[in-house]
Amino acid sequence: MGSKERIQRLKDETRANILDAALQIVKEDGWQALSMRKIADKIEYTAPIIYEYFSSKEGILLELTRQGYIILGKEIKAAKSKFTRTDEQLEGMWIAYWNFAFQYKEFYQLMFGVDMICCEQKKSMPETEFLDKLFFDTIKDLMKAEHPDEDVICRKYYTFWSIIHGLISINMVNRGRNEEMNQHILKDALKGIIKYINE
Amino acid sequence: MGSKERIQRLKDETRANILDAALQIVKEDGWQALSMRKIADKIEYTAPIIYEYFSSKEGILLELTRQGYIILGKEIKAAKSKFTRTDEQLEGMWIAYWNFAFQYKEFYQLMFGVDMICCEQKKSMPETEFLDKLFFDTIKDLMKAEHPDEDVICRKYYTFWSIIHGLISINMVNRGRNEEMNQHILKDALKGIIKYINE
DNA sequence: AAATTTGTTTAACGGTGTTAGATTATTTAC
DNA sequence: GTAAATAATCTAACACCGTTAAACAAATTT
Repeated sequence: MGSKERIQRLKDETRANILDAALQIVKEDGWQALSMRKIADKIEYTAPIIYEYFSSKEGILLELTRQGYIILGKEIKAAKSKFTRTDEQLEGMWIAYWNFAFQYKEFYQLMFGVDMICCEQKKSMPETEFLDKLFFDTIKDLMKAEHPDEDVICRKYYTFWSIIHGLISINMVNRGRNEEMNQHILKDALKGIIKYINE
Repeated sequence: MGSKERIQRLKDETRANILDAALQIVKEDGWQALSMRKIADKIEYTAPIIYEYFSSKEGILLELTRQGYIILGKEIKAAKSKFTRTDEQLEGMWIAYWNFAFQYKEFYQLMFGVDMICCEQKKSMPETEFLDKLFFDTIKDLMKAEHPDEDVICRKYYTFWSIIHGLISINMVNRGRNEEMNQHILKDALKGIIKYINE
């Protein structure tokens, strides 16, 4: 009897509901407010049920991290495809990264916050590699004239990322400070760095 | 009778012991392992005693943050005094900032981690202003030729800080990755930015 | 020596993540 | 259709957390 599939669908739905509930709680009251019992309340179950779907709270965070990387990957890929010139592509990609950080603030905090899950598990996530590759390839393209070492590209990428991430995280604690100035700094930094890459 | 002072001294000592114990626990097992009961254990008291010295756990964190700013302020002031040329001063100061982040990792995480205490209380700490002023003045000095706006200096400072902080926090999660490369990136970024400030 | 203040602890509240065992509902086998 | 087996779900509990109130012990003041 094909009800096996129907049951599986229900299970999948509950799993998705858990993740949605978690995200909703975080959006309302921040990461520190997230608890298993609150999730359970929201999906109208009791807490232990969640352990049928995730091995621990960290498991939920890890899955949300994965979802975050998928969204971010899509956004950046889309941003890249909007341009033909490589330097414009790179700039667009970083602006997309920036926008993601504020549009999906909770995701960004989870993915790149200092406090969160250790990186061993994150490193083994294919979704992060996709993102890395996207940037890596674009920078490589931009520098193809000088046939750069992999190390050099890696370093440029690292530098880029640090700058943007630094800008974002400083803006996230002083949030809403001065939106105009932030955009100014971002564009400024990007122009400077892209120039610096090409020299 | 002058035993009033002796008693006050004992109280001060216990207060300091609480802070030391907290820091020791964090150094051993990280911020997430810090609890009031563990602190109490370490100073051989029971937990409620701590509330005679600090109004809450957050009060302890806030005081440690203050201590961190004092240390950082000293280090950066010392670094500046090692040079006469302004550009060398600025570079030295940021390198000192970098070194602080890794030498006093726990402090840095507390002071600049995304998750931590909200910034309203931090902003009202005079120790942070001292630090800001130190950098601000140096950048101003470095740009004095072109009589820059306060806004411009602020923006440069912001940009600087973001870059260094970004480098640090990315290195802190991927810790021990490639010490040599990190130093390379740091020096590279510094040179680039200082040049960018002067143009 | 009695009364008062100070220091310290015990016990508790409501919260957290997590697990074991009991209970209910559903599916399978006869 | 009823009995056995399986799956789904809940209750209760453990050990921890930050924090507070009340009880107790120690020192100080009167």
